[in-house]
Amino acid sequence: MPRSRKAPTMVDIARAAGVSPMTVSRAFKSDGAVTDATRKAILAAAEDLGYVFDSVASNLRSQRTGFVAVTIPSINNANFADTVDALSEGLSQRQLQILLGYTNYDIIEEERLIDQLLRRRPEALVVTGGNHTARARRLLSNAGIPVVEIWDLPEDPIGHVVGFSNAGAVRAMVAHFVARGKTRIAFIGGDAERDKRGSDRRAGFIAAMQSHGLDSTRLIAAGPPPISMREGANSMRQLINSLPDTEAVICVSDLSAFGALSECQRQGIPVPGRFSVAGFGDYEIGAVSVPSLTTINPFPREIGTRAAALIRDVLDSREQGHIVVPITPELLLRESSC
Amino acid sequence: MPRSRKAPTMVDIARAAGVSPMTVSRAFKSDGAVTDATRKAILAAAEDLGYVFDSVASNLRSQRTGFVAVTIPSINNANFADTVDALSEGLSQRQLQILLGYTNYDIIEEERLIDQLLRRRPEALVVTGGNHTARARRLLSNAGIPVVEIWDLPEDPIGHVVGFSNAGAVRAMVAHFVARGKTRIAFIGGDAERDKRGSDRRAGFIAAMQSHGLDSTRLIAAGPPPISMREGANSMRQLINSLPDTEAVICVSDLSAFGALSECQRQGIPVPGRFSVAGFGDYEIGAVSVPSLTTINPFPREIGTRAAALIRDVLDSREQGHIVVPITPELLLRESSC
DNA sequence: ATGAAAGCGCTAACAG
DNA sequence: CTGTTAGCGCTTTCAT
Repeated sequence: MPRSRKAPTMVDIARAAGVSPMTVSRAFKSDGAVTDATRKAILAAAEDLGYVFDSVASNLRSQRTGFVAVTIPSINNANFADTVDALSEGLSQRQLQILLGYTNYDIIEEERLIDQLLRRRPEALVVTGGNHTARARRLLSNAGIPVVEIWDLPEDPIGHVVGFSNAGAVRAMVAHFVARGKTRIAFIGGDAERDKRGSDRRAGFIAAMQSHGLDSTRLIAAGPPPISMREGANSMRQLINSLPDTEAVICVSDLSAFGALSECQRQGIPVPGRFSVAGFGDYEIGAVSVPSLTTINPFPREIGTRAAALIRDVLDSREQGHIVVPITPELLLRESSC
Repeated sequence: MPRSRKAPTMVDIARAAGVSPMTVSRAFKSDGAVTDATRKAILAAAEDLGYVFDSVASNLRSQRTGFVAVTIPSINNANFADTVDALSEGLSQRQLQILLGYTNYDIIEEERLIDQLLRRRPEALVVTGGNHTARARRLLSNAGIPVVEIWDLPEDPIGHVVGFSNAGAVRAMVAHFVARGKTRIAFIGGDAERDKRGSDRRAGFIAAMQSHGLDSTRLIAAGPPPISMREGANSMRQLINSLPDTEAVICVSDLSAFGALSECQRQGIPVPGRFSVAGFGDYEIGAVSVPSLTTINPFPREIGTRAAALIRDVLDSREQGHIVVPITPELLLRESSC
């Protein structure tokens, strides 16, 4: 039935089934109070006419869209993908659907995106990170829907938070290396202002090194996001050339850590024998590489699961307090730093 | 302005600006014929009242949503992410926004998803793969909007196609190994019925091996999707144990190929010296690993770019012919098979 | 360039 | 359990 004329509406179904449009409407809701027989007849008529329920009209009338808007820096990042996947799963039970947008690690783009997403009248909004333009903050504050910032612990949260301290996690990593007797430790990445979580990790490295009374200036830039393996390899080459006495390197991500590791392999530098490497994020590569990578697991799926639960709760209770759900990253000691 | 009472509508803005709602509506369209002065006043009033344009109402009245629905098997796959990213970019110029759904490699789930997405009244629909349930095919055929199947060349396309032959690409890989003098070649993955592209690759391997008069039964299962590095390593272990005289392995993905490579490294098997490895997809891991991985680049971004261009064209011209845009994957010979 | 009237397709609210 | 009425917020259409 190639929709030759015009798509059928509930009125058409109602006529075909000999009921009122309202009954058709009820037949399409799971909790609609309709006799089994009439519902069956209505659904049959709908199937017969090739009817497709119109959510747009439903949304306008009921003032509920079933959307939860989500912004992430990039779709091509396994950590954020895990969070979105878990979020999506946790929201589907409430019939909520994710409306996803990519900021490309740019808060100007994020502002534009938030503005656009808000026009679609989502019932909640999840943003990655706590760094926003003034206007974006205003839009979020006035949106009149639950707002959740994830993957960070913002100083001045807009609404709810499900996240962790990126700086704190790296501090634990530095402590691990120091306990292993390393003193000349470098950091790769986090130089891009656009990637706030990356620069937080780098700042955490610097602060931790200083608190241990160690040289905190072995910093190698890895360029603008997205973080890549290639940049990690390039940075490692640079590190070997410029600071050859370095003993260990902490990377802003497992991706750059693997790149660094591959460069060591190319240059015949034994890891961990001569050099230790650590990453961040617990990507699959770190578990499978030889040697496996010491890293930090920030529990991306848990972030999504918790954010979904939070949204469900807030939507239920109309709770207005600002809830902070702290996530505790886990230090995973593996072969690359033994 | 925490929306204490009720969100302002165009009527409120109109009153505040001393114009009719229709003029407010025009002021918000880029091509709306409104005096610069009145537009300025209207936008100022809107900003002042914290007005947020309501797309839902706009969509209902204009019967245009600006959505393009897209289904992919998994959000956590760099190849599909690249396609979606390029697609998104190519559609944004037409103010089209992607409404994304994940099928989890399950055509039953895909059917449910298509049904749900269609209710949102997208203006076009992009589905990954050419394998669908009968009802899904019917829904797509009757949707009255352009349908594009990507990442495959279906025998019986529903609408338009932007894709390539997965079997054909693997055939080229087999030819490469045979030319290198390899005869005992294995294939890892593609055993899961749910991953049609994976099983197409495996089928291509079997057919190619048979056409060369070679043993086509060195097949190792890698379990259900998503394809993982870990499964690649497990499969390699199995291969080494069960068919130790194998000379080369083609994997369903670079991820499994890297897993296989890592297992070789753990067991001290020189690659490519004693054993050759190839993957599929041209993931970043294959370019950075040591040795780098011979693979096939299916141009995921190009698939997205072409699909976006196709949708723009079809939406413009109301063209009804079924267009097929063939993508030609490229064989990338790298260190792992030299 | 601006306005008035009507209505997109559905469902809240109320009635029976 | 079913129906009637009205209207969600915007834009099409037709005037002016």
